[in-house]
Amino acid sequence: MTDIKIPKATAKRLPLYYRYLVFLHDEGKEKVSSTELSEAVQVDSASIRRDFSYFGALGKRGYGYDVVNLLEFFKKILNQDTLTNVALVGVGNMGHALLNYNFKRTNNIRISAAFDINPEYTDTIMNGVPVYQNSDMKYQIGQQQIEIAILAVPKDQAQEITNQLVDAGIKGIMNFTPLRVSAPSDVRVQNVDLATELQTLIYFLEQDKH
Amino acid sequence: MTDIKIPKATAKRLPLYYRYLVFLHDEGKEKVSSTELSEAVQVDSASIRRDFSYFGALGKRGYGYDVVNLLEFFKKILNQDTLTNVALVGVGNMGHALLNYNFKRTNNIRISAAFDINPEYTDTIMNGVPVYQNSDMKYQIGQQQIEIAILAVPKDQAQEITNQLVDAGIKGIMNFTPLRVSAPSDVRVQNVDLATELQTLIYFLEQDKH
DNA sequence: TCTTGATAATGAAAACATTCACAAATTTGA
DNA sequence: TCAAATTTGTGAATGTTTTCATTATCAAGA
Repeated sequence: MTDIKIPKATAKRLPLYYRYLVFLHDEGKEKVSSTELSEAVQVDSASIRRDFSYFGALGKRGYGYDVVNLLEFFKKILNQDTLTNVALVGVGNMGHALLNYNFKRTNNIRISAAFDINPEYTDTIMNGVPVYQNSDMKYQIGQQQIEIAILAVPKDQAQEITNQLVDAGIKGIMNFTPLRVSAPSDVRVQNVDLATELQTLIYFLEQDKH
Repeated sequence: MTDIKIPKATAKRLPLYYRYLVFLHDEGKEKVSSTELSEAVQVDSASIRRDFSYFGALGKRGYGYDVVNLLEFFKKILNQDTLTNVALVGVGNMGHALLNYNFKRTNNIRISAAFDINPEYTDTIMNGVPVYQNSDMKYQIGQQQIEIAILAVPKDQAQEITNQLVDAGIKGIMNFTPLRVSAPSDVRVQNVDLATELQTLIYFLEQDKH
């Protein structure tokens, strides 16, 4: 596939572009300019062109980008042509919210297995997703060849569960706990730290006042 | 207060440092070195020293940083000495999860008002937080002098509600919807885009394979 | 077929962020 | 008391990302 060196900052914006392209396509739009895209996704238009340019020229000067073209292209880059199954560990409040989050619609991602220790939840189906006991983790993840897990357990279980996930063969973890879990270097951990985000927002706001 | 120019990247790490300092303090630790901190928050130790240095010399050579000192300092910088009230709009799945999220414990942040359109939820108390009708938004936010709101509504209401929030005097929005809402430049919007995060993780994972 | 306005591509510069590496200060232990 | 060990603070180097500014190309209308 694309073995060109893509800057990390660019890679993080790709899904954003993709989502808006899907929207444009649904609207029946045929072409789009970097300026227009810029307004919608709130990224500088020059950055957008630069980002796109890493993949080779996709647009036409004086015309813009062809929506369908771009969409097809991004679909491949982002593996959107195949459904990605992910696991969810912890179906408490946050986990439950994530089960209801529609990843599939625009992103072709599906939570295909959930795990919990609470017997009140386990061995049931929540939102169409089977909830297994934690002890089934290794087996299910192996069976379903899942590589990505969402970690939504209380923080005192975070490291322990992470170890189990790694042992089960998980290669990417989206970590919703406030703990920075440690994992082998070939396992990618993406932290989603809500309290920190809020705190940062408050900090910037305070700065803005001066 | 601190009118020094702090790099954005540094600012984003401050809450992280703060949280670990609280933990250390609870543990009764008196001093901490940049190396030790580095392991816990997973930030390069040189970066930590650099970050701290923007605030002036806070540590002692050959000794490390005094936990209580540092904690007091960060508490002020991050406004942790006063309770910050925030509003939550939308008490559906995600909103509900956020109501249960304990921001107060380590961050001195409290959701003090929630809003929704669903009469099933409004005029009740959820998790100790009063849920008002959207029409009460301006009044309540004004009364309680709330400056920050968490936006957790379906995406087709996102822009509309954002406008109302801005009108009510909100200055910072943590946006959980996948839509990039637009707001005046004096209103800060922080996007928490779960599908994008997951998608990015998948992308990087795919890259790692080659 | 010209001309004009729109718009992508891109080299170069600037801004921003991280990392290295070491002197200076301090602690520790003998 | 002194030498060894520790650890900060920071100049300089390096790396990354954004922004600027120019050029090349295209569509469409006269």
